[in-house]
Amino acid sequence: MKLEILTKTDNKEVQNKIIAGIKDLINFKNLEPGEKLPSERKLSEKFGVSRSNVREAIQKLEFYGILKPMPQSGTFIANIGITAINGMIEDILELEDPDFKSLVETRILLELKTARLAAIRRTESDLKRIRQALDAYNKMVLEGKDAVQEDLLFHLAIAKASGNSTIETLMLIITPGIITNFEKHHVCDENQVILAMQEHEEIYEAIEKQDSQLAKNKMKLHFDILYQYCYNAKLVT
Amino acid sequence: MKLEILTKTDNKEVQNKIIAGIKDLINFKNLEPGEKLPSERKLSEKFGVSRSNVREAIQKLEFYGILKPMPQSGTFIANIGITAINGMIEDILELEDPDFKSLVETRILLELKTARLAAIRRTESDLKRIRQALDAYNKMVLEGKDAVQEDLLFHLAIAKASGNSTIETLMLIITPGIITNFEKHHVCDENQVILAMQEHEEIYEAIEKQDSQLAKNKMKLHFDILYQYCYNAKLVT
DNA sequence: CATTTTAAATTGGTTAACCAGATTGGTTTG
DNA sequence: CAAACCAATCTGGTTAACCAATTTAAAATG
Repeated sequence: MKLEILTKTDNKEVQNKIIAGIKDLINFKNLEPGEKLPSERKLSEKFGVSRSNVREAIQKLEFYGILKPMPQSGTFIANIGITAINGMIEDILELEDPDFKSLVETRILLELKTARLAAIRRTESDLKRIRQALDAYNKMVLEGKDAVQEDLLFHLAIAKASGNSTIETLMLIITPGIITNFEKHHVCDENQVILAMQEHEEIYEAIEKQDSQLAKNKMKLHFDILYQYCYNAKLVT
Repeated sequence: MKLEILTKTDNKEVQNKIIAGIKDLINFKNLEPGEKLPSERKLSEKFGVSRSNVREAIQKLEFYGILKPMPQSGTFIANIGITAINGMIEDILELEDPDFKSLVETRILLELKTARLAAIRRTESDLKRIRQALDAYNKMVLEGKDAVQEDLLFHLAIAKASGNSTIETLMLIITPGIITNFEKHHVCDENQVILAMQEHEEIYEAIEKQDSQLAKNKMKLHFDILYQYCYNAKLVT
């Protein structure tokens, strides 16, 4: 129950094997993009794996926009050119699980942007939602309770207000990794949490009065302290 | 074959219904994070859907780090707090498909960062890979062929050199959307493509001599022109 | 011979039965 | 009474059969 990786690992190896096989198929049997892949049954037979495994691999490539299964018709290769598909699949196969540092680095990058965009684009309802998240955070802190989740929701509310659905999606994707790592590293101490209340307030006010530069700077300050706390190093943006 | 959304739409509705059901389950039956979800069989019966649908929904929530299926044991709720889970699931349910503008905006944000980081962290093999991608692009352009894919691979090579696996993953995720939209909008004309050769070269040189600020500026220039071309508006970074 | 019809084969999706490992609760054993 | 054991049960994963829509090519029709 603690080892969360092992059971999925062989599965991932099988998946990567299938994905590599599909890549070879596209290269070797020169299946043109836009064409159909062999049926799931044939692939499962060809690669010596279950059809479920083939479907999972296809789903993964569908997530990256490379394949598109069409019911009762076939699975089509995205029409984005054989070179791009090759490069992307290679990258996907080599992708390593993100480390904590790259997660934090990316989060800061995204959040500085969402702060700026939120200040520019926030609607009244956005503002209301951010305020609610902020109040919830303060309430927990003042009660002496752990407020990691509320902190997170405050930041997600800002991401939503940024009006950029792509960034919002990306924030959601990296969020769980952030949380689990934060809890693992015991990042937030008492002082941090209290201080963050004030910082959050300032970020909120900057977004409220639509001062994008100020919002970015306040967010940067917020993370600057966090970053130093994590790494004993100054944040470079 | 052209309508790529319809067949998947009902599926998405079913999935969201299941995800919402799981959310209610966590809230209403107050399943604590860290605990087990009801079995897939029970969920499929409870929601009146197929077990496959339940599995797909679980996979989606697994992708966002909310659930963790353990073989022969059960599907566990991530130990990140009920509030965070609620907020995240709500966001996931409301997520809309990213629009072109948010894709471009996000891509520029990420690429400015990768350029800077690549300049700082690039290894010799990174450099070699970027050079190869650059040459491949130039070759295609000089032959008068379409080089959208090669352009993409050049940028992905830089992302890889950034040494930030999270950003690299995010780049991969947004890439297919970028490509298809670019081809749909016929963004790149002859002049752009020729000009980009020079811009790429300058980006490469900046990364080579590890001048991070220069790399960022050159990348910014590269996108600045592209952005104006797309929107007849000046890029704000 | 071209066009339409139609029926057989193929497709991704769904369902149900099955598997091996994990869990659980009662029973045995020291 | 506590610890060890064991079998019944439950789990996610896998397999195979099935479904309805689609594609195909052969057959019927003008």
